[in-house]
Amino acid sequence: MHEAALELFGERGYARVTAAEVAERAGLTERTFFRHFADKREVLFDGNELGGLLAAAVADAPEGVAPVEAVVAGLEAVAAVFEDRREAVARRARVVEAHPELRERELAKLASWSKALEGVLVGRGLPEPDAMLLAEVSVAVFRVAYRRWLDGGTARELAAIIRETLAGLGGLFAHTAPGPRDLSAARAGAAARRSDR
Amino acid sequence: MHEAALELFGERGYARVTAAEVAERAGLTERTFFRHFADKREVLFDGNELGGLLAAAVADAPEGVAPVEAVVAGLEAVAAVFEDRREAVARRARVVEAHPELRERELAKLASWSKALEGVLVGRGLPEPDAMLLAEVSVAVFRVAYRRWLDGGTARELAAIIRETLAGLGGLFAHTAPGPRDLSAARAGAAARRSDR
DNA sequence: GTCTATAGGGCGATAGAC
DNA sequence: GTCTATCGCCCTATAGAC
Repeated sequence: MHEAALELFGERGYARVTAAEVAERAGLTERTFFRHFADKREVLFDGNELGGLLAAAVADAPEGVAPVEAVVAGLEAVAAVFEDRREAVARRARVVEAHPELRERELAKLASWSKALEGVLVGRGLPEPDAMLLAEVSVAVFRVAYRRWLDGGTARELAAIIRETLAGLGGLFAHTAPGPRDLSAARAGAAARRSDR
Repeated sequence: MHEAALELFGERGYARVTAAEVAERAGLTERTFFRHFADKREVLFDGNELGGLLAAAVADAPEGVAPVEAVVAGLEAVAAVFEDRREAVARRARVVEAHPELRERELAKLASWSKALEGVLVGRGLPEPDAMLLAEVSVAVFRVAYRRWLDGGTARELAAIIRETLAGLGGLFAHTAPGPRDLSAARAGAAARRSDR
């Protein structure tokens, strides 16, 4: 039904398509639709294979490997699934982005990647306060890389963009590692604004 | 209606409370409920003041300040709103976390923070590929800090936790900045797993 | 497969604030 | 007069229960 839903949502818009119509185009009944999918949105987000793939690939990374690098291996495993289906992925992405309800669900899926990733990282021995941080940030990096990959007219490799994005992160946050700086001026500005409402 | 919704969702669970009941407890009708809120979930996420506050505070940071530090000032402005209402915030957070529909909406709100932040960063002169990255990662950092703040039994300052989390980020990703490493072993593992399904 | 409650939109009426 | 908040009634589709 995935394909039927994509077509109909693309043509008429998510809200103007009923679950029954999607089912019908796929030669099924409305009842069957809701048997397969918990709700209408799920047609385009069937299950969470990618989250599972991500977690599995990270778990599979060799023992010695640093957490970040295990994560990169995981993201690359996910990237590999997208790589050869660029047009189909882009088409689906366009439909999702055009509809808030679907964007919302997409975010929820990404969040579940994070959760799964976090669990695996803890399993690999990364202490918990850091595991969540690495997991959340890694998924954020993936999100950005994914967007760059879709936007880039040329067919650059998603895996390469992921690594590049990650490297850019190091650059952006390089200065902050040492410790807190003098931000009193910035804070004063924010405080001023805060007080006048 | 915010308060009425919080109570009812907390007592009976989101799904077992109708919009009409929430409205009624607030002395209004169902129709009015839907005039105020686009959908039932929105009762707990009224508008997007915090996203606006974040964007405004970042925009207000002095010109010379580095992007990351402007963002920190912004996150601290948001933190200040939470700081003195810890119990109320925690109560709302518990209700949201208990219900997937509400968690989903929360993620959508956070995503809109990202979008707003990205725009402001571009306005501050940060080139676009980096702006989205910084915005997404900053919000991820906030999410993690927020969680730590809520989990921490002691009433540690959210602002401090944010800066600490950010510093931890520098540590986690320190090694990756130089460039891609040899991940062939990890990739081989992932590829093997990929091929057997 | 059938039945039903609820979400949520359309349209229009009313009433107070300015 | 306009603008805005409230409410009434009718409708369809979602999604759960049976």
